[in-house]
Amino acid sequence: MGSEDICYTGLDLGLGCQGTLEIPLKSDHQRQKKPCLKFDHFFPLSLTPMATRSFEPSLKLGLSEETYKAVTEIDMNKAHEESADMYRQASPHSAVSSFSNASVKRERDLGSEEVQIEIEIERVSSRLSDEDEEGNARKKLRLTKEQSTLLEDSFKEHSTLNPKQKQALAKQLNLRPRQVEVWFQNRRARTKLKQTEVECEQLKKCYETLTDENRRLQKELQELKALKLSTPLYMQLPAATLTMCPSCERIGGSSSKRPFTMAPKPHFYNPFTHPSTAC
DNA sequence: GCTGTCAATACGTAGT
DNA sequence: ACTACGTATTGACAGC
Repeated sequence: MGSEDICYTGLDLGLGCQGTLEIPLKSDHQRQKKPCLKFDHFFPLSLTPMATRSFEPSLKLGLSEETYKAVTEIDMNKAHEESADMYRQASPHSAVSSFSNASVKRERDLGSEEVQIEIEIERVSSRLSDEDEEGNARKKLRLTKEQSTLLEDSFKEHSTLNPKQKQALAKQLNLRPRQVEVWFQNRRARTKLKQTEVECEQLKKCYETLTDENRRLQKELQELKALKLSTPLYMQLPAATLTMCPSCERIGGSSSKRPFTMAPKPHFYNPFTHPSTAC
């Protein structure tokens, strides 16, 4: 949807944008969050009750994917080793490579290096055991910083993936192809949402500007009408014929035979093609 | 693939 | 310092 399509508003004296441009940008449930659980521990898998809705049918799907099987078999064995590797590879500024930067800060606060390694190990382990052998206790994983970075880089290159690319990326990231696919879906959706928010803001500004301008023009019209009524005809020419349209800054011709002409001919105003005046 | 939604997780902050 | 609460982010899913 191009902005020109959205914001075509003929600016004339009849302009009356009565609608509101307000759109719901966040779903309701997000505003009505119930109090979340405390997570002062990092082992919620063992403490959190099984998720209710989302995980029922999907778990078997996840388990049926051969990639995941392979990864699980291999990685359950090397989980500890791998997480230790990740930790070793990390730079001093990203000592804990998973979760967000904020959680890195949080973990720094938590204390010793040993504790942080434990946390990382536990994370990798719990990530790999997100689905148990019955496939019914999956905890939401958090991608590591490296995984997120790679996904982001990949998204910059192409926002959709063909099956080959998906497989390759999944392998590279040590994730299931389905996870990569879902990540891209979410990423596209959220990029679009952000763009919509930006456009919405522009439209709101545009609407406000046009409303102001309309108000001004209405006022000017009233003044001119009043002037016309109260002034003898012979006094109306030629001075009163010179007036400027504020939207286009064209002068209604003083040579025109019609007094109070705002512009030589009607013209339409598109705020996206004339952003400097209205928006 | 897109959209709407749920739910886990993380963080900030006010109150104690 | 600890806790409770509100809110933002994000992985995952269902339905289309």
